[in-house]
Amino acid sequence: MKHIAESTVRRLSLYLRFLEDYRRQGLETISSGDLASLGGTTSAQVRKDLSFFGSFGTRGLGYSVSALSKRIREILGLEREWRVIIVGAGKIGAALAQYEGFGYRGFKIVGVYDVDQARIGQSLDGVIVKDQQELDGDLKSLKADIVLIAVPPEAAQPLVDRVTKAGIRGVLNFAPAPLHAPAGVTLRSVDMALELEILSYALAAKA
Amino acid sequence: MKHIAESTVRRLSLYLRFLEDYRRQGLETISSGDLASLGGTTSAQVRKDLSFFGSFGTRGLGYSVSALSKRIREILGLEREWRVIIVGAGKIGAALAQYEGFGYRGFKIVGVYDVDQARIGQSLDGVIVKDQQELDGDLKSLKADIVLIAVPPEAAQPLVDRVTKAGIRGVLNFAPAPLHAPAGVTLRSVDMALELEILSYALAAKA
DNA sequence: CGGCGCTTGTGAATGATTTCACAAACTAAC
DNA sequence: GTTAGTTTGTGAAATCATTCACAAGCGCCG
Repeated sequence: MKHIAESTVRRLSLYLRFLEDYRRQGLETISSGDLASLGGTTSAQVRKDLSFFGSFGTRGLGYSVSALSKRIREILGLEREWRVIIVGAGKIGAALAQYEGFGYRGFKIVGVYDVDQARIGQSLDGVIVKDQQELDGDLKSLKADIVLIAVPPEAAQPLVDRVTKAGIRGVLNFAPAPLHAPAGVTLRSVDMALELEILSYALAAKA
Repeated sequence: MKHIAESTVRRLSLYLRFLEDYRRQGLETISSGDLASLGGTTSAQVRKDLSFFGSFGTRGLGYSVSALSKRIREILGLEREWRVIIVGAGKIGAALAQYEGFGYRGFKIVGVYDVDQARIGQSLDGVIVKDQQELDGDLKSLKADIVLIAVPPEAAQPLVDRVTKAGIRGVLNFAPAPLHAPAGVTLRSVDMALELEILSYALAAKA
């Protein structure tokens, strides 16, 4: 498969949400123009995005909501369950553990870890916070696929090294630190302060 | 000013962090190559990014850490204080209110709002959660610049309409909903489930 | 003060992504 | 069955972003 741009994957994810809205409304077909206006893009963009993976539409009619949903889920790897471990049970870790948005798309939180004795033993939405010393063993025994990093920035890189050594190939980082992972590991970062700074730039540039 | 790509602004933000690290270490100059290796890019990229805003370096030597920090802060609009209001005091809103990463870059949380009586009156890191009915008045009296949206997805778009009507020009949305804002308003979204789905795609594509 | 070594700043080249534009294919209506 | 009206799928064109490559500038050393 040719390399697919991240922007394309991001839009596919969005399209999937619109498709689910449409399904909830009982609609059976959707056109590229509909998807485009919901997502703030153009119909050509939608068709080009989909064309990387095949032809799923019917000319003159549009796309079958259910068939396209299924196909996008397959493409994004959402047909299977992903087992997720959260490291760091502070404010952000706790918020992530209790975030409803994950579960319903097949991301299952199988463990939450911290080094702080005060937090260990607490229950976060049904999952008990465990001692981080147990992390290495649990990564394997719990068959974790993905690790969410919600520890202080200085602890983030050592943690990446540790979990990738244990075989983890997907990491989503919430610590405001630039991290590096070995080849073969996908590491993404969500940096809230950075987003706010980009917003600041936009506001400052307007004024 | 010519239009600057978001990717450039994002990198400038990152450079600023590295510059602050360098300053903490007492180093006075930094080269584009140093900035590049810290940020996982190339020295040409760094120089090109900076060149959009002028020439700040010294050939043969590099950039003055303090001068470049100052200049990037100016560019990003971080020299001034931004007054931020958080709407939604659930898990994510509370985590945002207590996030240390915001304050130290000039983002000041001046209010947190919710509709739930059980949450109103609670203190989050020194800020009392107020009734969302007071939001419209407070947006003006508190001189808010930016609103962070941490409400359920279905409440997000009405909230955008409401705060932009009250004169807010910058919105950072954490609800998993695609939002639209009128021209002149900058709206950015951080969507954690979407990030996980992009990660899922990367993992699924490898297998 | 002259030459060496290093690093910037920037046009030009390349590469990536988006938009355009239109033939082909289908539905629906009569 | 024919026609009118849609909408897809996709090469080609245009735009946008990154990388290359090198002249020019500066510090440092002798």
